[in-house]
Amino acid sequence: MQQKKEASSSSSFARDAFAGQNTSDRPPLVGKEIQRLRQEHQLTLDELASKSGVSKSILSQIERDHSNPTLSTIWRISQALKQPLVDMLSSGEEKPRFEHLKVNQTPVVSSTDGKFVLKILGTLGTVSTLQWYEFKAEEGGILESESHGSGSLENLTLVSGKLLVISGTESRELISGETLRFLTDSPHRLESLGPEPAHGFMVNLLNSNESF
Amino acid sequence: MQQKKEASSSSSFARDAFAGQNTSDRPPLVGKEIQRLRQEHQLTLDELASKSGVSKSILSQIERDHSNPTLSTIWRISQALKQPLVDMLSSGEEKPRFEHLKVNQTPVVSSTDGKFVLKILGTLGTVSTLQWYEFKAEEGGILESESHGSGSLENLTLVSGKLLVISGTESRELISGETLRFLTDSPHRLESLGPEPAHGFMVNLLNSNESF
DNA sequence: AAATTGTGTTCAAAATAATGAACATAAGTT
DNA sequence: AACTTATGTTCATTATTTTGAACACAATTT
Repeated sequence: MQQKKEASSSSSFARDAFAGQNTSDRPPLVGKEIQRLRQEHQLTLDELASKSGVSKSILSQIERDHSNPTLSTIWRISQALKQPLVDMLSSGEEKPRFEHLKVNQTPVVSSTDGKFVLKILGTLGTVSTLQWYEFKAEEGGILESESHGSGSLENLTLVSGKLLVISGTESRELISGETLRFLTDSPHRLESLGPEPAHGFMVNLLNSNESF
Repeated sequence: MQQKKEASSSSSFARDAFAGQNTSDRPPLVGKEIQRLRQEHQLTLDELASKSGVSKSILSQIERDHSNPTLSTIWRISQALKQPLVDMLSSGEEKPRFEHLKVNQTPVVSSTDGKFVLKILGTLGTVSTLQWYEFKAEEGGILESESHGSGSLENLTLVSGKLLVISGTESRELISGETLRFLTDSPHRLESLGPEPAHGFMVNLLNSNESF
């Protein structure tokens, strides 16, 4: 999908660039916010330009939402204004109270034989310091994992079924209702022992420097 | 006329584009994170391209941090991956540090009428920055909670049953398999709508600066 | 093995973001 | 008023992103 070239590029961005998107959902318009911050700091375009290394002309356009800035440009501006980049981008966005993930929107990972199914429910910290899952596994279903790195911890609660957990050289058998937490700084493996399907939850902490 | 093609200046972006900036602080490199999310969703570059409207070739380059994406590009990608734009960008920034992990004794809390049962599966952080639970509630079971403080997020996944969630003045109805993330900076309430018992899993982040 | 399919990477061309200089406008000075 | 000064906008040009097609490679199928 291609945007039509405008005779003059003057005002193409703000109105047309995202035509075809939901009007309610558009990329954040940072212009207002940047202008507000600049004025709050009592800076002129020239001053902000030299502080940030971004040219005055593009600053002017960005403030009026006539340009679609590059990541590095926004970042340099945010640095000059001592504003966390993230705050700058979220300022325009109204933040919803709820985020509702329908069934089919939950990312799912399954073992090759399809017997072990892992639903990724959420993550915290984009470096993946925390993730949580729901899993279901028929008898014989196996989930093999590599090491999650030193200091990683897995917290597993079994709701129903029977599960064999092997981490490093040790192993444990879990029955319904039990919780196990173990280090995952080495390859590990979960196996549903059946006969009824194993079902449970898992919270993984990556690189936490924690111990039991 | 472009004399500097990507082939000849193969690594121009990653090294040179931000030369002159603090070496310790550079714009977030979103490549790794985007790739992680794409693979988590089990999408190929082609699929993500058509979902997001961003060409496959630029996706490939962005994932390898060979391009400096435009705000609208990052935004379209974040939409397709159902990932809050802000989270995607904060990957380079400082990650939350967790401190002490307390012994887990799986205490159980129930509502006065005993219809809503909450099992505390784990807690992390001295100030209780993270807690996770399993809950079961018969029809009519209600859990009322005070505000958990500003910036608090509740992540609730319903395994079975029907659940009404009210936070502040808004409410949502969840059916089995769905996940809801919501702010808990004001009093909120969960109610099992039945007829079958509600069963699910909850992860609470206190004072996280995450937003949607 | 050959052909096909699936996936990611590179290429030339097109679109557009970024730059520096010129321009416009307003406010203050002489 | 005429002259500066300060600030933001527009212009022509350059630098980069983005695109679609072609390519390379691996895995699967015939």
